[in-house]
Amino acid sequence: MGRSYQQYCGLARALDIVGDRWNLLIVRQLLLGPARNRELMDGLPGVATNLLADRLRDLQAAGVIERQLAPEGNAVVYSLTPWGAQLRGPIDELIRWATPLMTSGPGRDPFLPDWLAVAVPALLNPAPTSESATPEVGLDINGQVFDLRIANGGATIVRHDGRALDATLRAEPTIILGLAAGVLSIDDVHDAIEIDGDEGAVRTAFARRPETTRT
Amino acid sequence: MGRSYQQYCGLARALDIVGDRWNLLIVRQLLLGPARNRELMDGLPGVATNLLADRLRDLQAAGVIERQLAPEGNAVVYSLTPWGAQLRGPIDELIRWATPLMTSGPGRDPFLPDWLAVAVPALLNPAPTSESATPEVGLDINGQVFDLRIANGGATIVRHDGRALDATLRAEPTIILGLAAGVLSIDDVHDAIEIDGDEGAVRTAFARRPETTRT
DNA sequence: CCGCATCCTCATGGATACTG
DNA sequence: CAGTATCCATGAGGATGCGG
Repeated sequence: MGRSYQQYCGLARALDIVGDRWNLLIVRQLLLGPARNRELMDGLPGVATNLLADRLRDLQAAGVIERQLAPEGNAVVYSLTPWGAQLRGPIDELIRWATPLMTSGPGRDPFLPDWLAVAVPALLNPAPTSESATPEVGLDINGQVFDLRIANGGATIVRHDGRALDATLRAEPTIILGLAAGVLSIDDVHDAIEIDGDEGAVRTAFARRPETTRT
Repeated sequence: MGRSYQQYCGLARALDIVGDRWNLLIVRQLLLGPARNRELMDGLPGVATNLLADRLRDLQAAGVIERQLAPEGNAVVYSLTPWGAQLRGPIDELIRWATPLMTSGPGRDPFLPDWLAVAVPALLNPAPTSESATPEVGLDINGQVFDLRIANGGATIVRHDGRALDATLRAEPTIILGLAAGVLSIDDVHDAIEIDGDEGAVRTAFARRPETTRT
């Protein structure tokens, strides 16, 4: 485990536990369900084998995860403790906060469906707390750029300047996020989305980084 | 800046920015208002001068903080951008999650009132999202240990086994948290707290680590 | 194969002294 | 007082090995 901040502060003590590199990403993987060592390695590209072993030890010692022997055979299975599962709150908040970082698209970064599975509930079930960042996705409709604001299971299309367009996009959460992720194109899913109130055809959907959200 | 996770995942990209050591604690300090380099040093005991300078550069480059020259003279003042200020959400969630880590008391860790100022709104205005950890403080009343459950500006006293006690403690948020912090004793504040429905005298308040919350 | 320990290299963090 | 330079300890990341 990394060095402690040695501060009697909730944030500092939380970071003493989950602030070390890879730790929150390990929790992210386990939010999808118990996993074996190999599955964790696959879901965390770039992690070194010894680091993963170290982190799993640390998190277990801290009471965040549990190490269980699968009923049959000698398979080691890792899962979150109830306390560890409560990290969904902080993780969801971080995912919402990072939305402006996602709208620039994947770039050269790998993408795994598992990560989308964690992001969907975080983005579609935003906590009504404080002023969280509104998830934004860019849409190119007939050559005009629009923002796709995702909220409460639906999506609203607004002009980049902020004025709302009288149109709503309906689609499965996975599809909306898939568009945001750039792993689905409009051509792939044009049968699965529906736009009410506007006759314009959606040409392309792409991830965008709205500078206004960051500045 | 530390090495990127290189994952197209909101959590990973958030951690690419605020996951480096000290970064979230710097944001915590700036949540209290703009601060100068010296004030940040004071609020972050143990941070090295070069590290603080590095982190401030990184956070500014990422758009989380701003570096401004104070109107008079050459004073450099750091403040959060609107986007950076939205980190209050994730930080509050982490503070709530860490409550079981706080109930063991300060130990040898330093304590600064600034940190309490950040924790108070996080603990007293919990987001009605998911199942956040309920803040718990230990109370010794006539030799019997009780839990103090803090919620919505008030506090309820419950037995350690979970059964509610027919009593309520009323006090200023600062006082309740001060008790939890161990920086205020019952003797210090017994005039400032009020217990309804029970005649037992409060002997001591101390920070506790309820094992049931973590397992 | 799977889980994990060992080794090695190098980037990063931490503490102190120093400079504009 | 803000920030840099320097030195050393530590941690990350990659490769490899070994027992089950």
